Amino acid sequence: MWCRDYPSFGELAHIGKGFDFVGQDNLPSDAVTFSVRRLRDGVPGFVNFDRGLQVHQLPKRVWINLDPKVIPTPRTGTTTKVPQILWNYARAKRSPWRLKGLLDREGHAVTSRFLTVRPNNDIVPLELLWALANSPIANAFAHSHSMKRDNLTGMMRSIPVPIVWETDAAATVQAVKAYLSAVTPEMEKLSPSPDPQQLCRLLLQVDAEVLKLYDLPPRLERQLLDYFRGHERQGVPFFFDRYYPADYEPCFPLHEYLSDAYEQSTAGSMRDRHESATPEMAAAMEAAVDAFPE
DNA sequence: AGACTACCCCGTACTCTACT
DNA sequence: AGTAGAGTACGGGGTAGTCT
Repeated sequence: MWCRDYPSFGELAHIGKGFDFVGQDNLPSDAVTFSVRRLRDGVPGFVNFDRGLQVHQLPKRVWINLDPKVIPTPRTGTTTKVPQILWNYARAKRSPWRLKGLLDREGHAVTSRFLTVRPNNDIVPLELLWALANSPIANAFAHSHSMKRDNLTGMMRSIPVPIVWETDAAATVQAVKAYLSAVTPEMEKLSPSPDPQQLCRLLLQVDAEVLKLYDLPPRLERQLLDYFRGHERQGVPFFFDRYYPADYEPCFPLHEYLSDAYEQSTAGSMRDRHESATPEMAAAMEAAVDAFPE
């Protein structure tokens, strides 16, 4: 309800389904659909959304034959060299964490196991799309609007996106870059594996920046994040199953909860701050109460 | 403790129909 | 004619429960 006047994901980016190969019964006997080896006239692409794939990774790359005899229904899947986000078509889990958005800068051809998400213009950074595609809002929306096994195109297009993304996207993009560079060190084999806790914190920072753009009332944001309590996040190299500790009651926005100020304070000093609220904070709290009169 | 079984979850392949 | 969405089938893998 709060986001009903927000733009939809379909307005921000072009979303479509990948291609289908022709059925085996109609496949010419000498035809090759795809191969792990390089194909003459083939293009690089992805066939399956590999199980256990993490959101900073890409599926196994293969060579795909785009011949119309082999691919009768190209949809958006045969377009290559256009940067895109790839969503899983089949849900990742039955839990609220059901989406995985992959960042494909090269623009591979993909089958109908994927949904393609391509920016409508040059203004929208791919990192912002990635953050929105993996956000708690997108996951919660998809989960609450479809209990089906698949993430259907129409439903995904209707996911609300924030209005103010143009001006404030920089912080989100920065947070995404920080997470991606930490989780995929350049000299992967030589570097020590990244600290899971640090990675978790960096991804939470991405969530926090995205939620800042959505600008939900604190109580509503808390309600949203509590939706994921007890459900293991998918596609990340660390264990994460809740945003706030079970006994944590205050409704502070995630970015504030994560802030260094909070980090350094004890639960007690937080309580003190809460009681001796600044005029600004008091006004913010009143606004939140107004938004939820009940 | 180990073997076995049934069941469920999930991903993939393929097909069909309604709609534009 | 092409696309979106739904339906069916099937198999891999994990796991809880039971049996030996």
